[in-house]
Amino acid sequence: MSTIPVAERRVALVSDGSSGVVAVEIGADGDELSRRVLTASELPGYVREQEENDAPRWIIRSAREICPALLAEGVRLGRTHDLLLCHAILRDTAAVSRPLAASLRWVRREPSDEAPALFDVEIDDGPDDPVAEALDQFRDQRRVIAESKDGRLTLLCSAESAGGLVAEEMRAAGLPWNERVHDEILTATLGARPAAGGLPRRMVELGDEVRGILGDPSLHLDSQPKLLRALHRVGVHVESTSRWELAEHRHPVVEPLLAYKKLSRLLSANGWAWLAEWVHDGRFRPVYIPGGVVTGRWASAGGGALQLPRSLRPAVRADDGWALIVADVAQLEPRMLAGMAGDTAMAKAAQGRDLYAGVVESGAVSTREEAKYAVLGAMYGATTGDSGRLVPRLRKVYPRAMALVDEAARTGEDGGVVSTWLGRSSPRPSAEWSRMQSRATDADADQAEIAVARRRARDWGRFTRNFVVQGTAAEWSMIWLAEIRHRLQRLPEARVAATASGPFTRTAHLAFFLHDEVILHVPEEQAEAAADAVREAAAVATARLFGTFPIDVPLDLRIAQSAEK
DNA sequence: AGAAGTTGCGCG
DNA sequence: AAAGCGCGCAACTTCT
Repeated sequence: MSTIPVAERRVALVSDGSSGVVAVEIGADGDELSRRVLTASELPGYVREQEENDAPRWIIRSAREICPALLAEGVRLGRTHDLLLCHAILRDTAAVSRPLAASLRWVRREPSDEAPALFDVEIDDGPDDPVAEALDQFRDQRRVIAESKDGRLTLLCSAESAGGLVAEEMRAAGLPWNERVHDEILTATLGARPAAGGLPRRMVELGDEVRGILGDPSLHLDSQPKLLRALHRVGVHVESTSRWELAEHRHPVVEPLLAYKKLSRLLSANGWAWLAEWVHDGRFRPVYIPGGVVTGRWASAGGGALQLPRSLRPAVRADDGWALIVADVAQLEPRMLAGMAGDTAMAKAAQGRDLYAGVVESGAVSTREEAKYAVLGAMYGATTGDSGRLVPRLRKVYPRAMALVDEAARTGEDGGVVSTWLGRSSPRPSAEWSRMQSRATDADADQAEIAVARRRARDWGRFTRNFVVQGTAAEWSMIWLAEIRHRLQRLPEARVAATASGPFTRTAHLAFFLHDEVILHVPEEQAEAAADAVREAAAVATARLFGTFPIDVPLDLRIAQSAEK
């Protein structure tokens, strides 16, 4: 585990409540050594100078607040401690005996968040002394971090803070997106782009075909209740209109209806309207929300950045003279599980590119598909169906790994808190959940009450079971991102400028991140060096988490002009 | 009329 | 081949 260098210099950047920023030198004990008041226009130059000088760690409230203005001037922060992101981790962590006191003033509030509630008066009132408040919070956070064993919270907080920077930088850079290719895919799939208000030709044809078969020429296919009734009338007795249920029926309406739904989805989620709203100057710029999921995964707001359909990946294209590095980890979560549990048998199965092939070799199951369902079932808590049936076989072959997730599930069912490898802890179940559980143990509880409580307990157990694995995978990914970013900063300037203006016109940069996958946009002549950086970063992430424990985390990596697979 | 809930499907 | 985890979003229906 890494530790903060003793000599690390720290500078807090605190908004003074208007447009200025106070830069505060912080001593070893978190005390104020000196301060300097900067106007908004002085800040970028000051930061650049400090970065070139000795690159301090910047104590900031949030990358979200401070980075856009700096990036607009082409200035990047090297290392930070992000008080909002770290507050979320430290106030809930079970890794120390006394976690951080929760404070509404250090909770991230999205611009879209509703304003009302009684607290707002308190929240919106600026503090008497924003500098003192920020330094107090930093000292409190440092105290908690210092208490964790092996420096785990140190690593988690620095990785999380780096993630905050990466999110802002990726938004500033954007994902190179070829609007012409996107348009061609839409036209080839949906038919010619309609005049305002209409549906594309292929959808009109399929819709007419479906309405003809259902014998209702005016049927509105996008209304689930109406469609359901029409299906029942022709003898297709489904309970929902979902794809998997429809696919079980052999009726002439099924094929065109499924085709229509597929096209309808593409049009409404990523059609021409999406293109016009989200892609500008050849870049898709989503809003990333680091730590937006309780497990530590990122969320996104707007643009559906985390749901881009694979069919549109050809539209992700490097600029002329530039290349993409597209890299992802196969089966990251079970690899993390093997590492956490120290399960050498599972780690052996994880050697090489395909963990599922290794599971088959171990003799636990006989086909790769079975291995996949068994492993996913183990991490998600499947109890029924083929997946649930296969899970017990894994218990025999990988008892340590299975004990770890089974224990996490049991803790959750009992209302307890579980933690990731680095110490992010699961939320406590709701008061309503706890009331339900205790009522179920009352002498006069009825059978229905008990059954519902039991089911809710198992639901929560599946959540905590998955939390430890998904959350640790998120930690690996955050270190990976941070290490990639760190290495890219050492590459020289590009010979050919990228087409979009901005802070990364001549700089290799991260352009996209999705749980266990990254896309880099890099000058062509640096493609190999950037690919090496991605590989080295993965190796470092694995070693930071699991030291010398022999767990493989191999990458599928390619250098290409487009992200097409 | 607008908020809130539901359905279905895209991603890992 | 299963129906187990985590999300965001659009379009719809139902509630107020």
